[in-house]
Amino acid sequence: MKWTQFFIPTSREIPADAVAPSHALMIRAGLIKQLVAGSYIYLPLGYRVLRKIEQIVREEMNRAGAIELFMPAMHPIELWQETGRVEAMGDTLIHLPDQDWRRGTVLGPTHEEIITHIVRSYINSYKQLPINLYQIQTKFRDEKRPKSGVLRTREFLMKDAYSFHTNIESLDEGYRIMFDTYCRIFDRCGLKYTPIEADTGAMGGSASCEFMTVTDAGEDILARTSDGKYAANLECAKLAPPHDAGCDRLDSIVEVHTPGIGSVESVSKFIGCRPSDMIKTMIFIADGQPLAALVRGDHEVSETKLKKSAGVASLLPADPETIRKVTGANVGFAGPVGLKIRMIADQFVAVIHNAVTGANKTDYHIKGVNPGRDFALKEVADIRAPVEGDIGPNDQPLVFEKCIEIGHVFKLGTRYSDAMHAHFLDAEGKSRPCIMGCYGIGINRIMAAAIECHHDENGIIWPLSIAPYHVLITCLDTNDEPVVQTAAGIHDELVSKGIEVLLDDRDARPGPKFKDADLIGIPIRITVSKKGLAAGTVELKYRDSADVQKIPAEQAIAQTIDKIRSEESRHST
RNA sequence: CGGGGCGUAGCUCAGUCUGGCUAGAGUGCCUGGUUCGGGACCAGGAGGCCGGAGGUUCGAAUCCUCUCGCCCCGACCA
Repeated sequence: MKWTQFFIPTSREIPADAVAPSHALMIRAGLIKQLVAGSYIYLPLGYRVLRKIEQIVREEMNRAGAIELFMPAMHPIELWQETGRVEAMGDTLIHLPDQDWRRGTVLGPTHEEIITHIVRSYINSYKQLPINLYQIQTKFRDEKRPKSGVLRTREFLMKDAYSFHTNIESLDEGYRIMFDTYCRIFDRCGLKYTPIEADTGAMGGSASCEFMTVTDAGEDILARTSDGKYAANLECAKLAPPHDAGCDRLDSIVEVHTPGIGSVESVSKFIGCRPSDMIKTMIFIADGQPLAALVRGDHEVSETKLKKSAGVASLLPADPETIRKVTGANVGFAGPVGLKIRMIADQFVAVIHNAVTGANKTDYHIKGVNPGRDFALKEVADIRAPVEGDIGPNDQPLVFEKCIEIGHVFKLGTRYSDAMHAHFLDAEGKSRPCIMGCYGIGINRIMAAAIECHHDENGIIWPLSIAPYHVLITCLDTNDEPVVQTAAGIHDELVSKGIEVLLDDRDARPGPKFKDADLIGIPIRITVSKKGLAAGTVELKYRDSADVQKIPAEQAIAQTIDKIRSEESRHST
């Protein structure tokens, strides 16, 4: 492909609105253009990358025995009502609000309902299972705040796969295969990634693993131990149980007048204790019932962990009115002593001695509170949000890293097959719900994540596997016939070997051509110039290295082919 | 959805506080010339409903009201 006949609108200006490096580079390299907040145009060069990624995903999914199909983006809302997810998705679900048929139509943010509908229509025997169906489709989610370019958008490409099984063992096997497949996909895309334990969230299900790429542009935080043995999403990262330091003397309870002093900070200052000597009592509404969560004064409740420990689907902070009703005191004076509602204590609360807590009486706190003695420790769990330096489950300190989710595998169980009656007959003729797994990959995010991982101050450094072209021939003296001939010859020779080549035939000075070459990041560059040809050589340079080889054209061609073939063979087994 | 910021040439931005000449610069683009290995130089040129609507005023990019859009922080998020 000749540059002059293609469309690569590069820019030297750094876009004012782009904060993430990948965002700025994608715009400058002419890969994308924003249409509105959260929707991007993929320009020709960017679209080539997207298709490369899709193709890798396809090959690996097919290799794993998954079967591709294609589902609509517009869904009848009835299917979503069957699983109760119109409410669960809330504002994220985009409804078409207009007339007639559109009133009952939503834009698909994911496709569990549709795939389950398909399976219940056709699958009725255990002999047809297991099966794994996938598609690559545009998803629509009304993200409240799109950001960081293509990393978080309202409209995005996703590969979503759904597996159906007759039993747990089969699900485990399918899940494991998908896990391995995801590793292969991300490896092939040249991504650095970390699989981490994740919460199952609104998807429901028993096990879930997120694949994260570490980048400052990310919006998730992973917590891992420095030995690399444990990594989890911050919202559900587990903590080692604390050891009980013991206590010489258990005080008895004393009431303290704390007029208008409700926050942990102000109370600790007023009373003269450390925040860690306090027990914070947070009141929630969990599945409609009040629930008290106890954490140490210097800790925060992890709503994700609390939800899981409590075994509830919905969890909301209680309103002041409810708090008054439940505790008998204004907000800021709740405490566990004498509280009648369900209480879950964090494991760190269980080992506090002589604590300070709210008195359940406005403007009063009590000190000398001892868990177990002054209130029952019926439910003790790990419900607090970790902070950096906390000790993880393998007794190693946790470190945090910002990251972006590029893939997610779930064991769903029977949530959808139950709700939508996707049943099969087993060997005994008994009707049972399919056991499901689901597996997603963000195609656009892979593209952005790859740039986040691979760039320098001059531009993108594409991994060969997803580069828009393998080779860029920079033809410097476009008015010199031998130079033009040589460049064209190299181009044709490589193309005839199935290699994707971009030929920069623009009549421009060398500076801008080299700058553009670095910016768009084609992995292999061959420079043809009058000066070089006079010495019988062209230049071969890899984007990820500063070395330049001056060698005869034939040798450059041979070496280029070698390089590409050896890269390809790394993943061909 | 709360808080903050910004909308002026394709892009990056001055000008707005303190209203007043033909609305500017750099870059990009077009013409011609000199150049030609890491974003050259000279000369000429095209390009704007100053986001939109209403208002104040003799006069509005500039002041007021409303509105739309975009970015950032937070909340939210398979």
